[in-house]
Amino acid sequence: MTDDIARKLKAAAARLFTQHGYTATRVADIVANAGVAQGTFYLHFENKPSLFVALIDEFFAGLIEETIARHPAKRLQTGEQLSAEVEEIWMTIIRYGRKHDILTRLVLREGHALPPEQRAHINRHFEQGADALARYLEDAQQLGLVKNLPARLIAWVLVGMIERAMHYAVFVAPNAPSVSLAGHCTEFELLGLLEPSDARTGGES
Amino acid sequence: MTDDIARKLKAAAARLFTQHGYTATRVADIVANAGVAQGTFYLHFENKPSLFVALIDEFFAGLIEETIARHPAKRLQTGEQLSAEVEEIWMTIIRYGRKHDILTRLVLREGHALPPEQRAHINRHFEQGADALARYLEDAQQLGLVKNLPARLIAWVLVGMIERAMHYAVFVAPNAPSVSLAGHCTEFELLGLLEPSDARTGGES
Amino acid sequence: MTDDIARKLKAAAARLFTQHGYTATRVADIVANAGVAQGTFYLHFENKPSLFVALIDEFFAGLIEETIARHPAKRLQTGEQLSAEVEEIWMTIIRYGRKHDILTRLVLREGHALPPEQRAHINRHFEQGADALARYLEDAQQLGLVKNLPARLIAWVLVGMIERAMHYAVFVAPNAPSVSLAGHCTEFELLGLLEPSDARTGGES
Amino acid sequence: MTDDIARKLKAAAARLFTQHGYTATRVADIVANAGVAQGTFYLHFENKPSLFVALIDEFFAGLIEETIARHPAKRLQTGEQLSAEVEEIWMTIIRYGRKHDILTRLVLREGHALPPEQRAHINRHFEQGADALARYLEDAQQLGLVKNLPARLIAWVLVGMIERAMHYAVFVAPNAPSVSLAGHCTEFELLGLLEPSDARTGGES
DNA sequence: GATGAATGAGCTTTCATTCAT
DNA sequence: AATGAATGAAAGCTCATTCAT
Repeated sequence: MTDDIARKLKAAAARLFTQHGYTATRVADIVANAGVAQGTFYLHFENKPSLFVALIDEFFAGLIEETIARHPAKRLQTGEQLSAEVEEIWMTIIRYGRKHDILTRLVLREGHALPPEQRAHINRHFEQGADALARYLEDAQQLGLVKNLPARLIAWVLVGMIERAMHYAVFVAPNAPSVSLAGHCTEFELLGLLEPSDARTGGES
Repeated sequence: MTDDIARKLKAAAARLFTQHGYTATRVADIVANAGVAQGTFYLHFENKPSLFVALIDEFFAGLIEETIARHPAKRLQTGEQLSAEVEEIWMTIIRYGRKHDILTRLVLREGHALPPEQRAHINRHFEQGADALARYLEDAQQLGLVKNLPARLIAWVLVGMIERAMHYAVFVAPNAPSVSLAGHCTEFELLGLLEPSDARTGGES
Repeated sequence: MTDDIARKLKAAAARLFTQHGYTATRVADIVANAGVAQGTFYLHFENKPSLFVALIDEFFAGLIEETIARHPAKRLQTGEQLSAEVEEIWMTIIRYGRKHDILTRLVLREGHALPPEQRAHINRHFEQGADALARYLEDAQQLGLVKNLPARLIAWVLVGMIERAMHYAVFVAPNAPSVSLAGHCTEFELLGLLEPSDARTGGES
Repeated sequence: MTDDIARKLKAAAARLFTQHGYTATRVADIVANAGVAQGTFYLHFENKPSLFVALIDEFFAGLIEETIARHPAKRLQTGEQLSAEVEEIWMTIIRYGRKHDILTRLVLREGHALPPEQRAHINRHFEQGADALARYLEDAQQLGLVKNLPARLIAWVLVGMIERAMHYAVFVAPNAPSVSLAGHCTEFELLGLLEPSDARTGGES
């Protein structure tokens, strides 16, 4: 029962934050949408920002669990294995975003509309994501699978790619097949944009 | 005189928004920092969000002008020319971000802390940026310089790369040489991450 | 069992009211301190103010019983008897205050922090005290033991003396011997402050 | 104009605090009574308790100024002079209370219905009053005019007398002539209650 | 009798905006 | 144009009280 109320509050909040923005959403709106009394809110969450933080944490926990946590690079031996894994990760990300579209919109769009304290909390998630990506890259670099570009820079750039790729997959082209989106992202990430010309040995056929 | 006040207000606002966030910054703080009276604010800006929008517009106008506006792909003939141009664009972006670091932080971090109406305005800037990039890509594709990946997807992904690359260049590693950052971004963008090996038959089928 | 809970609630409330003030003490604090559930409170007291009133009533009942109720002036015949009795009353008051220091603090300091209705209830206690004192004085006046000052005025002034003497004895100088405090108060009350000099006809030598 | 508003707010607050109690009086009531907007309140006072404190301070400042500050005991030589001065002080106190009846009621009845922080502030006023009285007594004792009773105890008891004498003069018997009230209080304070009889050997040894 | 989750009215304070000077 | 005192709507949070179990 109790957990049920917390869930209803979170669902209502996610919807409203996404629709009208974090600031414009009043606690009164959330509880009205969840069908409970104003005071009940404070039985389940310390205050408004902490509910937001709970939502964000949920999103990142799920995303991390389904992606990077499952793919330690160590075992990879060939570029093909890497390619396959990267594509699988892209797939997972896109599907996760589409499955949790409201939370996704929340993280991508509302993440910054918070009091500084809570914002710092969210930034930590992004930093952890960047860290994980950097470690993944360094592993792959040591295996000779990936170029020696500075790992942290690339990690942050990848974070940006992921943010906007999710944005595209979820909101701009919600009907494009995940497989093809993941394929394109993978190709871009691993091989770049340049058309392989005669100057480049063979490239992809 | 009038312009001077508007400038002072904008400078103060940019500083304060960046430091404490858009919501936490009161008009009273802005005018105090600018050294004018409360009422004077409304002689120069319609209201608080519109000052924010003015700052954002300024940032994008400058960025667009210094980058894409100057680089119509049409004239390019070879991949090498494209590479040179892309690198130059990366350089410009990084330098622009570093030169206008406060506005950059503002756009990257505060862009969403606005009432829906003004937020839509900002999103339009991003969409315009994505459009411009998409057109640029399509031009390059028609010239056979760039692979036939879906231009809008790639454009959005590039937007994400740029956002986070600026973030990295301005805040994470503000002292890294622009040249090398631009070089790395260019290499990643055009050639991808995969180490070109003899085994390289394709990152993606 | 029931009485036990009521007692625990009263003890906890007295402690908390004294420490943090009536308004700042929440029913939640009281029940937590008493080790019972929130709802249990309302099985024993009608509401928060009525618990306060119960505490106050207890204090006054005890005080009245131990002092004035035992000392009808009628039987007195001489000034010496009166002096002895007055001193005994002062002793009793001081000891009572020191024995029930928490309740004393409560009455002296928190008595007014109540909704008007309950406050009136408390004022009635003070008025009854003043009435009892006035009657006592009038009796003593009729016996020719006490000057013909207006009894009600003096009664109120004595109430004030008692309040602050308790305050002094309990909080300002909790270790001063009751006997000497009672003696000083008695001397002041009966003989006043003025040093009996030759200028006074017949004073005490 | 500004001062005028502060004055109106203070007057309204004193009236309402006195009538309905500090806690029960909302800022909304105060501003409504003063005829200004809600926000205006916070232009003139930091918050609700600080307005209360301002009222209290005003009361004590005026009272101190008109009484003790004007009567250094040093110059007194005889008991008669002391009697005259004490009576004059009682007169002043009674008149002050009657002139500022609302503030008087406020101090006597609402002084404790405050958050602990502000309450401490008020207690300091009482302590200062007791200190001043104690010094006055000690001076008079050194001149041999007053008995050697412990000065601090007597000072506190006098504080109590004053509180209740004001209470009596202002609320219980507002029409009794000040002169006679002051006379009675003086006689009580200086000579005590005991009828000076031939039997008078002393209330206390 | 006892519980404690749920209630919802209530209140202080903030702050963008206005307008008489 | 510039001022800044005044405005008043808005919202987060508290807490005494209730009631189904």
